[in-house]
Amino acid sequence: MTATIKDVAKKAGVGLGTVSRVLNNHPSVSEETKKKVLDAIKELEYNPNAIARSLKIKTTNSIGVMIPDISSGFYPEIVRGIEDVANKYKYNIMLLNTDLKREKEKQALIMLKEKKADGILFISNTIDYKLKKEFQSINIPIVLIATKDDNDEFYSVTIDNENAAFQAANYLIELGHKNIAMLAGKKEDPNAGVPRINGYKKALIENNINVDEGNIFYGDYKFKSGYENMLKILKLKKKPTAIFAASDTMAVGAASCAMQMGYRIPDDFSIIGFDGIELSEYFYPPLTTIKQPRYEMGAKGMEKLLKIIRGDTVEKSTELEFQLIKRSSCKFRGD
Amino acid sequence: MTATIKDVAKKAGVGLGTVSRVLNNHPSVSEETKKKVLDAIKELEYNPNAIARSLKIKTTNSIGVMIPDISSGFYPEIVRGIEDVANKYKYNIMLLNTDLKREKEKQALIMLKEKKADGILFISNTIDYKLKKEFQSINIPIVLIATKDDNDEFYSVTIDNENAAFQAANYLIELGHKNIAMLAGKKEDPNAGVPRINGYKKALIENNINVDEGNIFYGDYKFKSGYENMLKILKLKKKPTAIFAASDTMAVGAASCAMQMGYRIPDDFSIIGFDGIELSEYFYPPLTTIKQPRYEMGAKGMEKLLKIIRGDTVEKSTELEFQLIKRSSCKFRGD
DNA sequence: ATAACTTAAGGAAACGTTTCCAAGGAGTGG
DNA sequence: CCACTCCTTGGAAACGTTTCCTTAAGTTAT
Repeated sequence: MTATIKDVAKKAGVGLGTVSRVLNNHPSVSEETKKKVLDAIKELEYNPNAIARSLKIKTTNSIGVMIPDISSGFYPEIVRGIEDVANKYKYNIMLLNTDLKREKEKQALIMLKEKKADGILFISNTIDYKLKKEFQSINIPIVLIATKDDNDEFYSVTIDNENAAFQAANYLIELGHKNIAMLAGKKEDPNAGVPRINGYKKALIENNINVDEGNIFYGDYKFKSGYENMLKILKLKKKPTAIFAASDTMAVGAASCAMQMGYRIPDDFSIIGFDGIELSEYFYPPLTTIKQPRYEMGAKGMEKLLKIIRGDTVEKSTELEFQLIKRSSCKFRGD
Repeated sequence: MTATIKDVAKKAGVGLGTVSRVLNNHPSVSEETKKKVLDAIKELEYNPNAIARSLKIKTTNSIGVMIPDISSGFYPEIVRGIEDVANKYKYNIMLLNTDLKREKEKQALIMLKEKKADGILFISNTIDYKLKKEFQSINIPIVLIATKDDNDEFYSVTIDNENAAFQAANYLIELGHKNIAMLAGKKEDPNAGVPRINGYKKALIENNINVDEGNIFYGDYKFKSGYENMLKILKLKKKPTAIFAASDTMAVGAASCAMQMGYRIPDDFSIIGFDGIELSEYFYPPLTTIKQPRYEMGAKGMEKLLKIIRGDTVEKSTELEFQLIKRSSCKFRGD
């Protein structure tokens, strides 16, 4: 049987209120009794019971982290950022994979509610109406990471996706490219899909380049869709000289396809990705990309959540800086 | 104020024992009262308090997952496997990054003890004497994943590293290679280090190839160490024709280095990796590798832990099947 | 020396469950 | 119709803390 506060009190010959006080560093306990208690604790190998504590003080020091899929390249580093600051403040994280399924999201929410999580970090690329309702009905602080809701009703940490895409496309243009294809995300994705397409278009327009809808290929951010869309691109009569992909994984899929077909990167196609995951760095040729500050997104999101829990006032939505990382998958194209 | 069981009891006009019974699907409660209670629950939007429940029944349905670094390519899929089966059985996982630091491991253990985790999954590549002691003193079931202790005192889920390395080197030999370098892990790593080196040596010896210690390059499994060791290999007077790396990341580092220096893969060097992470698949040329069943390791580990918690008897150590995945980074070498 | 404070300490109550025990009522067999 | 059993139900106790209210003892001022 593991020792409780009561055992400690008995052993130390004090009341149990006193033990609790030394445990929590309350003042108004004499050095003498404090020592007695501490000795008893050591002797009994007493270990506090956080469950009992939580029941009483209605706070668990646990944070729920809802994520589409931890095994998908983009997310682990966000989680690392979260856990580091959580750990720093003595919080724990409970990880829940949602696979972007409503049912799993719902289950996760119920679980977090029952287990009395002090807060929730929701990482995703979409958040629909029903989910929004559920978030609002639940009585736990929530911060969105890498996504936001349409009306800015929730706290969020994101980057400016449109601007980032703009910079990416613009960079290609600066390098002299005029025929630039886009490997886009999903049209229905208001977060990583639409804004990146808009940024791309905007860059073209501002540089007086015609936007050709036939140059935009929609995919699901994954390798295969990059690979397969590249196949289509290679069949185009007017092949682009550069490609902007809405994810590194698609970019790499496209590059692999091209190389396999005998083309060279960057000589035949300049390719720029998006996200800045490890793969972009380790791929050969190393991929030029827009790096999202994933670690910071996690860390910042967690810090924000902690502040909300404490009752501090914080800005509703914060936008972090992205970064254009120039590597060798892109090349100047003289005409 | 959120409703409690007491409120439900009052509203339904029954005793609180009864409410508890319908909540837990105990038999011996009439359909009639059951309905009354259910109605009251709905009306009050009652939500059970898992904390209070845990305090009473001394079980939390939470599992601690200790991992070196979730942002490091090898681990996320293990965690996914874990979470999937945890979720299936209504368990939650608490994720703790240890960075292989004793102090962080210790802190994590304390936390899990206080929060009364029902079990612990420890993922790592080493486990030293002190940690072992701590594991033993803590009173929580533990399963090791991707590692084991020297005396098999703990439950574990692993692969046969030596045999896997043997197969890898052997495959290279089958392809006609005779001068095979190894990008090894750490000599002090009894798990992913030593056995893989032994397997490599064994394959050479069985095929009457001289083991040249100068052909073994020690690293830390990371890209950079693969890259830098490749630099050394390229300076060798008798360059190997094939390379076996103890991790995919090192393999890719080496391949990148070689390609950057103007060599071709697999024409100039056949390269085989180890782990079977996504990177090996997405790299170009796709990397031949030994695939560790990471998802299954996590899933199996969690299942095992659950059985132990339930009191079932399970085998101490289970070895999962690895897989040699042949891709285009290796090539037959006629003499 | 007494009154008025201050400080340290003890312990009951409460947090929201589950479980066990006792008891009422209904059904069954003789 | 009585004794017995079985089923359903109510409620107290317990899980291990924290917190608040008391009280005892010590200190200071008058």
